[in-house]
Amino acid sequence: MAALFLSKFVNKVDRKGRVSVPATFRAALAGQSFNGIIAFRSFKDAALDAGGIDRIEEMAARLDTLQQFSKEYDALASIFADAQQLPFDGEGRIMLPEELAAHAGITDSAAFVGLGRTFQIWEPAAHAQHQAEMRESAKRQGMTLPPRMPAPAPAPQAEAR
Amino acid sequence: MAALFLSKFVNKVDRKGRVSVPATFRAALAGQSFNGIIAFRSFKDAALDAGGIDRIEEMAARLDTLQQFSKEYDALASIFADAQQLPFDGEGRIMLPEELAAHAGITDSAAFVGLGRTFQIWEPAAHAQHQAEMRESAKRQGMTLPPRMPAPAPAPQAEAR
DNA sequence: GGAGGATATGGGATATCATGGGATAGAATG
DNA sequence: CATTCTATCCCATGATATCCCATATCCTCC
Repeated sequence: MAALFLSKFVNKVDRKGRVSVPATFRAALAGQSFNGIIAFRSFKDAALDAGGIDRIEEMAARLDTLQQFSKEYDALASIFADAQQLPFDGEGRIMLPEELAAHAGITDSAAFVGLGRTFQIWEPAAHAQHQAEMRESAKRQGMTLPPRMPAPAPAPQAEAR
Repeated sequence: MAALFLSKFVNKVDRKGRVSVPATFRAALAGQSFNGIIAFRSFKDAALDAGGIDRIEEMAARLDTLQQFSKEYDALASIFADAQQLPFDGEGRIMLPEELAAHAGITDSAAFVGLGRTFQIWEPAAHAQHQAEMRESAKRQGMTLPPRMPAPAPAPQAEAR
């Protein structure tokens, strides 16, 4: 069962570069084969995209279905190069690599933002602004979500005889 | 369980031609029948393709599924001719053969680039450029990732009789 | 409002990792 | 057989990641 990340938490980054991962996120990741998180520089946002090892394992499984040496294979494989495996210490903290902190503009605190199956890590002020922008955009464009299950098949037409 | 390689590390190559393989890559290769890496000259990039012995053995098994004497067979088989078995020393280093270093343009440092099931070894500046080109290409083509699961199939239309 | 438990924060000691050098054994060459 | 070259093995060091422990803060319950 895939992890589920909700809510937003802001935690301090200490002078050693350590930051606590929120307890509920750690609980959501319990039982995975790697005790920690996987984080990437977001392609779209000045933030980090993060999740559990299960997503990486699932991407590796997808690699196995592609022709090795194809363009598709290389494109998916390159994602692994950008992924960083950050183990939890005994207190549930991670060491935030300098290059990830720099990408997100994180200095002394970090916002952990649950996005359902994954989460993001932001500099808190940058996230507040992003959130305001997202809300504005949702108001303009509306919002949809695919249905939970397919609609039932239409009943067969009764024929006149 | 197949090895998994993530992230990118840049390590020094010393005057004896030794370079440390990153500790996480060595950990990923632990337990394999050969204590070291297999590396061969990439035929697409100015880099080395590398992995563990298990990966090479599994590629050999896939070779068996190809038509012998076909072009595909010959291309893959040639990889085995080019592959070099590089054992770890006591400190987790390999000796980088001059011809492999030359192919990748590696002189005094090497970038180990995790690609999931395998990894590549690059000259660091060449890799930075390659990465920029990959990013550019992904932007042009509007890179997406397939959804994690297929949308439910539409229910079949009941036929009038 | 206070107590207790859970979580986050902070500091120090230790182990690991990457780097560097030298000795030795084995291979190659004359 | 001797010499040279080089791969392998062994050891040391500095930086830093990891581990361990203590304390502060926050939240919940009585």
